[in-house]
Amino acid sequence: MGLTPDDVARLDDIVKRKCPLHRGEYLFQEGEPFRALYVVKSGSVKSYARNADGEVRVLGFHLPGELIGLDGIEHNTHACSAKVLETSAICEIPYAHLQTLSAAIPSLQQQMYRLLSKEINRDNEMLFLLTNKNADERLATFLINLSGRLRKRGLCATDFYLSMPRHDIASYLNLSAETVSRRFTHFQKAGLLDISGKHVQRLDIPALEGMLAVGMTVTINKG
Amino acid sequence: MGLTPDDVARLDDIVKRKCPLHRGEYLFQEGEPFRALYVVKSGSVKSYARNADGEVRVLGFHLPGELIGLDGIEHNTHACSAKVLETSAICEIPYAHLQTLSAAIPSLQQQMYRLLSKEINRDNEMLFLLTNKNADERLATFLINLSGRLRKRGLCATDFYLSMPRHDIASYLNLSAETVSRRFTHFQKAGLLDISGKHVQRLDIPALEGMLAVGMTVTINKG
DNA sequence: CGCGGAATTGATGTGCATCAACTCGGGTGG
DNA sequence: CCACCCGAGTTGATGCACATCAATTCCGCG
Repeated sequence: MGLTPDDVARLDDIVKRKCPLHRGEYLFQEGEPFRALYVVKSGSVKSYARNADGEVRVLGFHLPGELIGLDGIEHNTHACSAKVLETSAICEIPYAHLQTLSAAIPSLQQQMYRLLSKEINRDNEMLFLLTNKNADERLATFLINLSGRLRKRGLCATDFYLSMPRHDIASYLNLSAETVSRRFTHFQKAGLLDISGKHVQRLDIPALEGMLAVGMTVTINKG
Repeated sequence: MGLTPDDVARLDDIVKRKCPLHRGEYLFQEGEPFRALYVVKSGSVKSYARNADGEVRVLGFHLPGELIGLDGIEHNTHACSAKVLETSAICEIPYAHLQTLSAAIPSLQQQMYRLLSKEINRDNEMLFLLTNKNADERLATFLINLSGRLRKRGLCATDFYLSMPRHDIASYLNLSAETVSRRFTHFQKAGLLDISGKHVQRLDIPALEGMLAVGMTVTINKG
């Protein structure tokens, strides 16, 4: 990414390894002062926010290699909570140090801008998924996306463990837990996967992608 | 924001004023190489993206003082299009210059991080609005938000002109144009505003805010 | 082995999309 | 200056995808 080995070493110096966190423990909670960004080294994390009524919205699931906490920069306060879903190893990157370092290393600054922009684009895609796709398409997209991220990390893309409960998947996809359950069994009957509790096996990615294929709906729509 | 007068002058040096753009003209289009960010000086702009099927989603409306184009940083390509809704004055900030300058001026870098983070938080709020609120609440939120942004710029918060067609409001709020129309007339009958075409008058902000008041629904929901 | 939350499965309800018809308004040309 | 025209907006009727409510059943854990 344009960082020299020396740059990497300097970045590495400011990163703190936290001792392993267990299911239910927090990286941070909504409203706490923002001090650091976090990177998942192993395990998985969910982030979520709640509105004035106390309703919870799962905003994302974070796998190894992914960065958490960028939303805290705006107000120096965490805008969401991050809770580990299973025993996880986490690294902490103190934000003050990162700021200093990124001012000194142009390519690190550039990388930070890119990561922030990526988060914006991810959010826009999510918005699109939740507002323009039906339950089957949302669930299929979720599975394909998860599968792809696991593969990138060298893990099996077709057989994996869902560390989050149905309720969280439902919240993330803006569906009811019942609908998620129903669509999973529907996928199973259609031979798209074998699911048993939290275990997914024999995920048929091409078939799932086929579900998302450009509908024959030729919508002409001028901007 | 921590910028010295000298810093401001240096930032000002890199900003280019574009000659006024007219309704329907583009600041940039999806897929074009990313070269600059844009600030609205007067008028209004909409940004939108379209998916593989060609469906259009309005992502935002931009009023004077607001920054456009941050989504282009990730891939050096604009991820959405920006089109002016009425004759508008726009400033262009070449990104390469901004990068150099922000590396040299720590408070500018900090400001950039904040702006990017703000965009992430705005997206998350939007996600929440579109997935957890009904048509009336979405429209009320839209009006309150618009009103507040106009007030900030010294304009009238209760009487204003909607530069975007119903169809765009509908797309932005993930409703059909018919529903937007129906809810507007509903608001009118309820005495929340007078609307005639694109003209909004006598907007009753406290009443609209009342609609959004924490529902008596005491939802206890553990994260 | 038995408890309690998670997950599944079924029955019913509803908010908004969609389809369809009509009206309004403002821009243009005669 | 007015008549026409066409897209934008409104209004009404119908349908449906998913939420919600309500039972079970499953499964992890003490």
